[in-house]
Amino acid sequence: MGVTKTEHFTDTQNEMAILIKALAHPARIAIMEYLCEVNSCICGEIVNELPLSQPTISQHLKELKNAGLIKGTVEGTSICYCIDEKGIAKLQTYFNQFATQFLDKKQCC
Amino acid sequence: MGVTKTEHFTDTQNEMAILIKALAHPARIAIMEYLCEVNSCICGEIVNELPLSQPTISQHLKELKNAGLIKGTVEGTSICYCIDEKGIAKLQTYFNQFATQFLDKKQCC
DNA sequence: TCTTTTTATCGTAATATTGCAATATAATTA
DNA sequence: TAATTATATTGCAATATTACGATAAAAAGA
Repeated sequence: MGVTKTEHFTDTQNEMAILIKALAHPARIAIMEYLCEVNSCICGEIVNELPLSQPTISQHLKELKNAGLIKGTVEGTSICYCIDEKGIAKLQTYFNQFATQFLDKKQCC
Repeated sequence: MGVTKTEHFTDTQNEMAILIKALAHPARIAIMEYLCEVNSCICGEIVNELPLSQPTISQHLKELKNAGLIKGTVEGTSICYCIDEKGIAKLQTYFNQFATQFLDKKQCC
């Protein structure tokens, strides 16, 4: 066992799970908040900013990129990472819809 | 290693990571959506609804409850689970604030 | 009390995640 | 071309997650 049974859930549920899982780590939350905070697109400065090694940061960046939460543009020897609007929009929309639907129906508890 | 270095991040970042991680699985997303969909608070019906065993569902419910995303009320031999408004509100607020802050600052990519 | 029903917990196997040292790669500069 | 700089990848150890059979616990009814 130990493997998620994705085949039993809807495409949307699996897609949201992948997107949400990409943010389910404080380092990746910190990276996203840092990218949001700095106006310009800082690249390897994330390694200086966070208390994790360069390979670890690189791995977290890869996961965020795969999930569609950030974008990376090559600029010489360095890479310019920034937030991908679409990923954030998906999360925002999902939770807003969820909250709206929840508040519409009076729950019993 | 294999252990998250929580001590290096802010309390808010760690708290959001715990909350987000609780939703980072399609089964738990499906449980939340089911609880949101059914108007009344269904309990062990979740086991019939989802294609996972009773112990597995029970474990997922425990994680959602620990994270503050659902509440459970004992009703005789069964338990009535329903969505905890506060958890959902935290997620909604976080992503709305993030999106707002992001859109305010024109990013470079 | 003895069943029955419902949910939780234990134990365990399979797999995934986290983190980093070492190393590779790729673009720039001397 | 060689050295430098920036980032990615590999390999691995430690830990966490997922899933479920077996079993326990707790309340209700016979």
